[in-house]
Amino acid sequence: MNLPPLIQSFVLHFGEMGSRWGINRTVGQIYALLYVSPEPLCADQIVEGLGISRSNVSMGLRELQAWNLVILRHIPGDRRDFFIAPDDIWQILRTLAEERKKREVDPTLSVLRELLMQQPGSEEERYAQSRLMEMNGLIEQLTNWYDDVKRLDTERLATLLSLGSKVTRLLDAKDRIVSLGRKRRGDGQP
Amino acid sequence: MNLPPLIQSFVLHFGEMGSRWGINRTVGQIYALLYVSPEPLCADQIVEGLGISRSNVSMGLRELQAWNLVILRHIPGDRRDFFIAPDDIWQILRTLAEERKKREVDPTLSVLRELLMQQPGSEEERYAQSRLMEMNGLIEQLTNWYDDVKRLDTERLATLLSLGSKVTRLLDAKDRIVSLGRKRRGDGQP
DNA sequence: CTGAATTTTCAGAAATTTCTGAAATTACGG
DNA sequence: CCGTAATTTCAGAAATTTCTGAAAATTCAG
Repeated sequence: MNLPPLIQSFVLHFGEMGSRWGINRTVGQIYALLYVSPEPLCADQIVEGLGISRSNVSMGLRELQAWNLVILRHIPGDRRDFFIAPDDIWQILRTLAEERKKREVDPTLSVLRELLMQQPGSEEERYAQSRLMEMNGLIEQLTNWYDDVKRLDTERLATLLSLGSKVTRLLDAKDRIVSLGRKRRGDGQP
Repeated sequence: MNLPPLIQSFVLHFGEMGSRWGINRTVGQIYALLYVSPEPLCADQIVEGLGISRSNVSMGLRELQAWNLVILRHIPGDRRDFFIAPDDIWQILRTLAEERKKREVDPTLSVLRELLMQQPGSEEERYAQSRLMEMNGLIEQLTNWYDDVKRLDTERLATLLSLGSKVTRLLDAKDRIVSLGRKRRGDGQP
């Protein structure tokens, strides 16, 4: 590996984390390298930088393209393929969320729905289905929230993040006002 | 494997997904089995159900305990260890979020902070640091949001989820009112 | 077209992870 | 304490994943 020390540390870390993130070491390293690179890199520059085989780089780039984390970029007058990691960090976040949902959540949601359609054949299965229903319900709440929130433009998304739990304070205030109104009118419980 | 068909399908699916979720097949299967089981199970019942070795079950249960996804439960008059998957689905969500953050995010955050402390030794490193700063900033925004939201009780959390992007509509409304006020007073831009 | 540059494919090697069975350790009723 | 039931450990087997080098395929300038 032939990189400036700071960049090398970052690349090695991404490589080590790769397996926890559902990608492999090489793929993590290639992404890290492209992420901190100011200009597009071609495969041979990646081979050079990381000290891995050309074919491995080819496969890694293909996987990163499948994840939409890296895009092909041509340089005029050069036959080689160059690659960049898109630089808008919020867009990267969206891409990661989308791809991880696709790989880690959607298949389970579809299995849960399928299993919930079946007629239970025993008391055990009936109980299991009730548990699957709880899981399905939660995942649906989460994915509905996600589908809604992902449509926000970045500014609003950032606002929503910085707001955090404060949102519910507004709601609490509203609830108090509503319940106060009821109390005065004398309907419903305290 | 010796399980009712519906439960077997669920267990096999969790096993297959395991690798995408950062656990292995057996661990996924053990969890799935406990999740749909109405009473605690002991190791031998899991061996029986899944058709894997006793030692593998032992290691799988240990990993699930490390994840706080499974807890040890004793049955009076029985020397064996029994296990359950806690049944509150919202608590499971919290546990998963916490453990995944610990494994998948915190180490990177700590590496980023460390690398950002270093004095860049070249223009390349200077640029790389600027990119690491962007990444660090985003992760901090996300983890701050998470640290805030995770303290909410379940009811409020569910409310916040069902609200989704509507939150920002309230804010937009507020902004419009504020800017209207400014307009009337004649300070600031439209 | 031709042929050199470039990329991709893929069989098998290398590395890593998972799993097992046997042995060691621990826990506990009597 | 003793003896047995239960659990854990761990070396190495099995399975899986990752990586490489050689060959095939593709691309494109001339």
